[in-house]
Amino acid sequence: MSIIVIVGPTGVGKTKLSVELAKKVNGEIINADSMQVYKGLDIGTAKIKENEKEGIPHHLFDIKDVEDMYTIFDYQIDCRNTINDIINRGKTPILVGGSGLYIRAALYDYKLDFENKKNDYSSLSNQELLDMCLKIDNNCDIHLNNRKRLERFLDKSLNENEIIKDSKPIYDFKIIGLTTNRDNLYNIINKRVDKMVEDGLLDEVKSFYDKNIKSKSIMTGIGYKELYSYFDGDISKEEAIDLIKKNSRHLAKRQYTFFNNQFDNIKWFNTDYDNFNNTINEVYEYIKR
RNA sequence: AGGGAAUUAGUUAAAUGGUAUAAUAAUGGUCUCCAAAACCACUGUUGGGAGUUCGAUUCUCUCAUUCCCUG
Repeated sequence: MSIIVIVGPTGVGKTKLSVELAKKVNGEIINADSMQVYKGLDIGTAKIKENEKEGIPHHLFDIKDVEDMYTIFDYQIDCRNTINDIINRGKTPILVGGSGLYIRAALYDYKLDFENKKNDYSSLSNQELLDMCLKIDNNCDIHLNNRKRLERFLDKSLNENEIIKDSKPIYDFKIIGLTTNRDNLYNIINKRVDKMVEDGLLDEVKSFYDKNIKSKSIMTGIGYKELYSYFDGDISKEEAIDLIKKNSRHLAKRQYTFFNNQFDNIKWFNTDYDNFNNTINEVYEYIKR
């Protein structure tokens, strides 16, 4: 059986589906979430709990400390190694997560560099950077304000890498999108944040805050950066919680955009929350074919 | 019940007798290593009715709703 990929917005129920599916297809689960690779980011990332794994092997969870840097480059290597290993053992890899670019980098022929010469662009304006980009590639369509992308583009060209727009998959895979209507999803997200707070999200974040950890993962992770602002005294607890909800909703929206536009072969399934078995069976029927 | 105030976008606010403005939310999009990131685009509003006026969101009346005070 080919690789199974489960995508969908945050909160929709991918984790649950993945375990049930793994049981049916003799599968092993590979994390495809940029935040769940970190140890200790448990409640805020809605990471699967030990007792929910039901004996299914789970890979690429908790492989890094929060202080560590982990990028799509690392993920591409780790994920491909894991996929190959699982296949060699005659089992089915199931990629599950909401980080679309990570999934694409692993499954398509993205060429990433080990070492990128980092230039210092701080003395240059955005316009100057854009001009340089246009000199390299007249069709460069990066927006003037998107400084990060402009710098990235220049770094890449310094490494004399061809800039590839058309990517081809290097694996056989079936990609399943789990979805529900927008109102319902937002409802779920809002409630889930409240639940995280009940379950001790503040303690989880406080333990990092008290150690004065301000790594990339903490400062970009939704649920973490907002509570840091609260502990700093910049905003109230309620404001922080509302922000977490809002940022989660924004994330969900961007995830849809990415999936819809970067994967052309997703089979979408509407989640049946009243009877989740229906959803499981529907998906199973689809991947059996 | 009497008196007063208020009513502008989903929300919070601004303004003017002459094209109704922001913030935020919502929505759509870009995407080859900060991606839970970064960036872009964009819809929508003067409570209902009547009057004055060339023209009313603004002034007047009325109805509705909300809030405050008195009882």
